[in-house]
Amino acid sequence: MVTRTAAERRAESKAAYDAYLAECPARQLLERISDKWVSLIVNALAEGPQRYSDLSRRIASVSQKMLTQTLRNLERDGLVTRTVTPTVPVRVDYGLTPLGRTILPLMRAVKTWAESNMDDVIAARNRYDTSA
Amino acid sequence: MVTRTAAERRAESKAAYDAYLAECPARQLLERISDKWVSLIVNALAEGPQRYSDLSRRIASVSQKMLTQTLRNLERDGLVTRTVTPTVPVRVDYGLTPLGRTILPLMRAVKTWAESNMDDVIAARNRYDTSA
DNA sequence: CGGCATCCAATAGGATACTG
DNA sequence: CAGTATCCTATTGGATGCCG
Repeated sequence: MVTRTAAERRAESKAAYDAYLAECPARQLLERISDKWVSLIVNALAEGPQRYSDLSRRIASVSQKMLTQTLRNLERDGLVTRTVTPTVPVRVDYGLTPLGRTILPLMRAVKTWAESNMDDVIAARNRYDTSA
Repeated sequence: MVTRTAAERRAESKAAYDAYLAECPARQLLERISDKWVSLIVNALAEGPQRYSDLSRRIASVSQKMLTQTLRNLERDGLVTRTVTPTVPVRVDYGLTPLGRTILPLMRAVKTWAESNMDDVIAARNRYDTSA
């Protein structure tokens, strides 16, 4: 590991990944986090660790498959922790990792944006649909 | 239109939409903006209005279908303007609306997050895959 | 140039049944 | 409770051809 200045590291990281490029890993990561289930799950976990069943109830109509699948991906990507308590029946808690907490403000902003600009979007759709 | 105080309107809007609810329109809007093409297009348009062909070149490997489809949706939702100049051949420019500019910081943050945390995510994946 | 229409392959994702 | 496994349908999205 060569020592570099902050500026050097910044320049390097700037050049390293570019989501505009199709083959860039960042493109796949962008795709992964640009997902409604990711947004809802991370937002839900903002209030602290929660059990699988809590998340399931909180996020209306999420199927067991999508909830598990999304949580597994988030865990693998280092955004979410999974803690199993081997009681009977088993208890599983999910929480945000430090890395996961860095994306929380973004996910929160996106969800909030959708909720607070819904009226404007509806108005725009009405204009578009009636004019067309 | 009844006159309300800012606090009343805020409280009302707060209660009006909730993306956690499956039937809520905000859930569909969240789904719509949680899309890699939306993110990339809005980011690209941050630098000012651009032609269709510019966007196509900038966003590597986006198909004509997805680019047009996403732009149409964004236009309908009031985030993007579409300006046709009837020359031969025709010239079409896309730009962000004021509403579109309100979502730009979020889309920019998401894309930047993906690019700047790629290394951490890769490391997390390696840990997950080798331990499992 | 900037599309639209169509067809088709791939993927996402819901429903159901079963388990430690 | 918190999953896994399987099946099957619906949606996504690429490829192609045509057009003003």
